[in-house]
Amino acid sequence: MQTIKRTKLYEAVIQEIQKMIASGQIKPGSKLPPEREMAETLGVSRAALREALTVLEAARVIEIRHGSGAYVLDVNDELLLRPLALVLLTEKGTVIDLLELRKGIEGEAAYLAAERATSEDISILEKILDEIAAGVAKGGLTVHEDFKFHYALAEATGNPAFTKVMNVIADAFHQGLRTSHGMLIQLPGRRETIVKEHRRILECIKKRDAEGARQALREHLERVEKRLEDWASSQ
Amino acid sequence: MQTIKRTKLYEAVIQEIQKMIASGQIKPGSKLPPEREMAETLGVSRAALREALTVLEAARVIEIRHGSGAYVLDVNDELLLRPLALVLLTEKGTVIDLLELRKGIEGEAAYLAAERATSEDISILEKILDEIAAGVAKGGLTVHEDFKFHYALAEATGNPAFTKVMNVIADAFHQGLRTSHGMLIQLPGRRETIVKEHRRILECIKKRDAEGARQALREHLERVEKRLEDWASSQ
DNA sequence: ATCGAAAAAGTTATCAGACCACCCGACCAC
DNA sequence: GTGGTCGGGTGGTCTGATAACTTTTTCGAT
Repeated sequence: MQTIKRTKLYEAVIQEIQKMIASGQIKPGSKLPPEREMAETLGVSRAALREALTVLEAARVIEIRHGSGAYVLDVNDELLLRPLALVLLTEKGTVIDLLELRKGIEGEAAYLAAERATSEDISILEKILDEIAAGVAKGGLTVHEDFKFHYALAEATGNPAFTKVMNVIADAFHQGLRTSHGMLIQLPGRRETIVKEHRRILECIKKRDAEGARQALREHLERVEKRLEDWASSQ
Repeated sequence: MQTIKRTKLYEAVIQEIQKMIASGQIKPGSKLPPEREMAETLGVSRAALREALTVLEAARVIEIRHGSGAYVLDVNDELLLRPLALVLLTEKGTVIDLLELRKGIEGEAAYLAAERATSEDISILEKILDEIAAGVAKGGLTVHEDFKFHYALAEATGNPAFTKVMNVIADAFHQGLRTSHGMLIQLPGRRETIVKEHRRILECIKKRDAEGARQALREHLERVEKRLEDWASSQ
């Protein structure tokens, strides 16, 4: 015999609103009916309705604009995954731990990308590499461009699980850099060397040298690790 | 020029409550002050206070018991990690995709475990292997025991990032098995072979043969993959 | 003295109504 | 074309009340 769980009214209201959204009755971007109207339609007080709306807003399902109404947001996976980066960072682990994990995953991703990348994947990677080189010529390599390269690599595996998990870990890694290294934009390292490392990864992928791609990527991350340690000991 | 974001009152109230919890003033398991008292202390109406509490309850930070009060819950990482497992499962990927990802991560984990496992780690792994062998002698290998072995392996890396991410992926994997293969308890495969595979992994770890541990684990997962494919084509 | 039932006190849950703050569109003046 | 004002609609917050639930205290029976 289980205890009977009472349903809180706001939870029931949330369910009704979620139904409206899931059924397509209210599409992303469009406005829910006014609060007073919805409260009457659902047969609840406006206070109960507002509690439900507030929860949905905090969960980024809707956005409530004062004087205008409640709008359904376009939900994407990134919002769902954000807490995970937090978990990885609050533990006693460090960005070095995350780098170690990245070596395992991204080494495997580079291997699979070398086996499976389409010509479109490769031209995307080439374009990003050009952006990296241009950024370096102008003064630095940004976290954003580095992220794009690694993301495109994950996509080239053709395995969505890699994309998702690598995204989360890279996000945690970059947040960790900001927190523990006070770095907002720049990755440490000799600029020309960084371009060369990324280019070597891409060359292995183009040549379909899977094992070489794995090694190139692992060595790249090992050098990032060394640079972080050097940077840390210089502070 | 940025748009100016107005702060909603419930958000400010949430922050105050989070401060009370984070400062240790209110510990997990204990009760927040009564609503009317808190509303007065914070200088807001009870309705605004309730909106904030409702959000915190929906986020599992607190539990509100009717007639009793609001209690601070003991937050654990599992709740935060759940979305990733969900995302991995709702995507077009399959359990084969997850196995591929596991090969990269767990191969690396086996490598690091072989380098770093303490004698305690090793005796835990041995104990779990004994349980696996006993289970096999009695009639089958359960998902639960398999999970324990892989979890202990992640722990032996000494890197918390591995533990967390491997947990999530294994969770998603096993859920995926249940959904797509209708298997609740048993892993497919010849029973004695499975024990041997796990034992080979452990022997490599004990001998500190890191590369051997990596290979043993990858081969184990490759055989799981083959068994799943064989099983699928027999349905 | 102990136990169980009832009453009292404390707390949350929901409602209703009021007033304030903001948004948006229409219209007018320059 | 731009800025200002107005009116209507909508959200934001408050106050006060009643209902529902939990916990503590009191009281009567044994």
